[in-house]
Amino acid sequence: MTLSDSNQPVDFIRAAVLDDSKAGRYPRVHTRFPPEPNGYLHIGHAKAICIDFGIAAEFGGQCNLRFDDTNPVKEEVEYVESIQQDIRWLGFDWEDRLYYASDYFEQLYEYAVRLVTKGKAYVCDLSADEIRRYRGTLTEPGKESPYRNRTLAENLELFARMRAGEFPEGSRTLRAKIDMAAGNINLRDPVMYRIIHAPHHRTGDRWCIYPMYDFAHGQSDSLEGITHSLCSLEYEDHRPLYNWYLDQLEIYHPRQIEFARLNLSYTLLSKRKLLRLVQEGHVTGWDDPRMPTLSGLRRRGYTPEAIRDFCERIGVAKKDSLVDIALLEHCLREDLNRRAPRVMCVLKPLRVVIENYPEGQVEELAAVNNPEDPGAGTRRVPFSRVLYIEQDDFRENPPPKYYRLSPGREVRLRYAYFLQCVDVVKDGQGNVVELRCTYDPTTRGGDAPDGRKVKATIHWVSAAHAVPAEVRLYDRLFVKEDPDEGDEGQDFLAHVNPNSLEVLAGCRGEPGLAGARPGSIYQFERQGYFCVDPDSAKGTLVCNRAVSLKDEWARIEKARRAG
RNA sequence: UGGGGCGUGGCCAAGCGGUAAGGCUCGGGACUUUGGAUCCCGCAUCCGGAGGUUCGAAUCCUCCCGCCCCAGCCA
Repeated sequence: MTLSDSNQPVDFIRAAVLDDSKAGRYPRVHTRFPPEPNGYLHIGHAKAICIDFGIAAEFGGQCNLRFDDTNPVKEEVEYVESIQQDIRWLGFDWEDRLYYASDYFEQLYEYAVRLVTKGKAYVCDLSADEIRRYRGTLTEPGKESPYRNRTLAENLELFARMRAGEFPEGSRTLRAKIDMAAGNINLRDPVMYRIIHAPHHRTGDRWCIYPMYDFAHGQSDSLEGITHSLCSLEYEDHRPLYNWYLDQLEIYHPRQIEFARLNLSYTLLSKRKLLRLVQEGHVTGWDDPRMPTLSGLRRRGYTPEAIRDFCERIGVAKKDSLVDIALLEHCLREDLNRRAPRVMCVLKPLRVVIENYPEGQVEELAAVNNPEDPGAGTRRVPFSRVLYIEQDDFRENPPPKYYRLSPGREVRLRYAYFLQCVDVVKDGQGNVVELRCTYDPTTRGGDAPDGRKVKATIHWVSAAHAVPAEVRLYDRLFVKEDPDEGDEGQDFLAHVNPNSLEVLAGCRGEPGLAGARPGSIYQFERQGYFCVDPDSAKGTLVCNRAVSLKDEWARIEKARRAG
């Protein structure tokens, strides 16, 4: 087992599981990932998935996928499907252990009857509003429901009639009889079942009473033989109730352990808020590449490997934290650096005419596919008299430390020749529209026989051979590190970054990019990693920038601007 | 003023009585046909604060301060 003989520090959950194993409290390790199918999975869920599936695997155990589908009005099959797809994409496998809390409705009902029979549960006729008022406040105890002491026979009969559909929605509940004065509000006679006359995506109209999370979760864990029920901090207050049900029922008792959920800077990880971004049109959908959803990240160009690595690096603890999104970006760069094939693509083209290059001549120059991976081989890229280079790679009046192209200066065209700018062509407004240049034929491939050096190497594309493309540049979704942090009552939408998307229409890529399949990821040399978007099916190639390359020059300029 | 948690460098996070791991960020340098990658070097005399115990404390005790969660017939 990797954990016991390693000296690597382990987080408190692994330590607890290890301890339970050594002490023989649980004969094996069996966890579960229990999403409610009411939305798309995001990177915060990825953390939980990595913990649930990861720990099980490390201990040679198993992890179930169980949908917590106890609230039919919020849940949909669309979500159960997307959730499964995202978990598989992330790289985890629940094999044949796909379960639903709704699979246990009959058993749960039987458990409820058992509690009623023990005098530990009762049917309550209070309205939702009345229950709230009877519950008391954080500092004052609640008071007991007038229905708390119904007879066993009456409770049994009423509960059966609730199930039979004899009562209107919301008219009655089944409640646990615990302690209306408990400091922990979850223990003040919590609702176990409520009446909802709504069809369930799996059980149809077979039920009109549905168990609450607290009455379903622990028992589901128990039925599946879960050993460690890992969840987030907000359930800490529920653990006494989790334990209470299991103890009262006298059934197998798993151990619940809570950890802090993930918060990421400059974005949000709340299904409710993400839904608002979608519904109010701030993004194009759940899979908008700016979204922190797994489907959004996938479309953006994030890899499962990078996300898993990220989840490992952030650790597991109980401290509320706000993880720097730069770490996520770092993980992606690190993964893609060694895997993504390199290609040249000019985002903002500037036309270059090489005056001493023969008209009509085309050469095929060898380019390395991935310097980090010798096995990736080389490819041939066409070179000709008219090229496009990046507008940013030319400055008529170069500032200090700028060592790209400028009048009279020489640079290297990657994998091609040294190029010197001899003249600048402008339009009526004074904008540079074309560069007249010369090349040195003896520098083919990029090295000068006379040993002279150039300070910069820039990418280029042959105008006649280039493939047109649209490139979408993304920036952080919010301008505030913590969008939830309120300034005088404004909500998170006030902090949406209006410039989170920049569309570049006239890009030009090297010919090899033609026909690239959606989902494939390239490094556009000197710029970043780009993922072919499904929108490419509409005709022109569309690429999403997943993350930029680190950019020393941009840093210098930024520092300069800041003074 | 109730209950439950948490406080280690800019952001995460080890550490569990013996004198502050690691990663990210940031700064500096080397190298470079991506100002990429890689490689060096630097970055907490101090662990929310104050007392106390001890030869010795981030680690034990006491008090204080701060932050988060809970009053859904949501999960």
